[in-house]
Amino acid sequence: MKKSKLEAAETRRRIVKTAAAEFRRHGIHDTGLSGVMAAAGLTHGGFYRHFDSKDELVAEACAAAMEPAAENAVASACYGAANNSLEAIVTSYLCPDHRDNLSEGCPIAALGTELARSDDKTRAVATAGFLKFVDLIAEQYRRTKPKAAKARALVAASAMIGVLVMRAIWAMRSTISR
Amino acid sequence: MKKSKLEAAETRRRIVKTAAAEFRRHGIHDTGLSGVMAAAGLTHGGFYRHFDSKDELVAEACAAAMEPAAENAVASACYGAANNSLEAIVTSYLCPDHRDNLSEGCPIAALGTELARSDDKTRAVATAGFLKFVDLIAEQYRRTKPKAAKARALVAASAMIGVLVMRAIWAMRSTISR
DNA sequence: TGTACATCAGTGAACGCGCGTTCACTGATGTAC
DNA sequence: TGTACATCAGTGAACGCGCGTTCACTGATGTAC
Repeated sequence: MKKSKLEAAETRRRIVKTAAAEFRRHGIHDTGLSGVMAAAGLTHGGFYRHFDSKDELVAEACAAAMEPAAENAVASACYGAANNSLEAIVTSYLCPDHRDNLSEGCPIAALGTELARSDDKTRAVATAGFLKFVDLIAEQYRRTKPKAAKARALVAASAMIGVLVMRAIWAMRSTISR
Repeated sequence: MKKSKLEAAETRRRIVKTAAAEFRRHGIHDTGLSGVMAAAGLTHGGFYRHFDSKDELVAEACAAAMEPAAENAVASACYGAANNSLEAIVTSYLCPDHRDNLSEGCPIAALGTELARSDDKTRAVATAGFLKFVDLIAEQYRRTKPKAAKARALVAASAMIGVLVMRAIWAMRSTISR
């Protein structure tokens, strides 16, 4: 039952999207390819018509997950008033929804140390996404010199990720001040 | 070849210590019990004379790894001059040695998202260690009200962990300013 | 103190299981004439 | 435009492998008399 090229491309996209969610929800290791394929409405056998290996899927899923996360941050910055756009980004990133729904959120917060042990491609994708996020934050420090702004943004981005990782380890009810 | 109670206790301690290092080096999932036992100079069969399950070992290894990490932070605080003990903690935590040698460092930075998917016991141990670390940092804000100090310390601790996780994803050469 | 026996730390083979991956097969798609 | 055939997306069974866990066994330890 061969499918048309269009359908096949759509299937591939669906697998990546499904994987991106499953990986973030259950972790890379605890997510089997059979599970991903089933969640995408397919049987596991067809996987290798689209990908060379699980690692390849991991890298693509990571990239796919990074995009909406970045877009969300940009949207928050735009939505926030001119002089508190940084606050808007932080509020959005640390909102309870993000904590409770990691499968749709930042892949670095959801997969951090697992990504650290993934292959070069995946780590490069994750790092690129992170640096994009850092740049976006750096832009919000309008009254700071670029170099200092970037340094601060690096710390701010890392802090946000760190908070989310800790929250995932134990949902803490403490209020995080800025 | 039964061993004396003293020897058995020593063996158990050795397994936990070995596991703590192996888990941090390769991740929990990628570290098999056979590997841990072999690294501890034993065969895998004897594992269940000491532990009920791998999960139990994970929790104990996490606890065992947390202690020296906390001690190290206290030592740094004491070593630093009275008014920059916080800086001493941060410098020590973020030093290149820690980044390059995660197997001897902070288990939360080394295992973060894997701990988040571990069982209740392990997550409780990790959270307790983290909160101890937060308290230690809060004590350094000597001119700040306790509540605000704790809030700041939470962010500071999370930030340090976040930085280390990101460094692990890709060893970044950028200088992190404080 | 010496002897007989139960205990149990450690060994190494074996278990079932789920994983990533492969493969023969099906049949609609797309192409060549 | 119609026909014949190669392609290849998707199926479902099967592969080998390493994992966590179990088990029969060994023999030194520790205890009861």
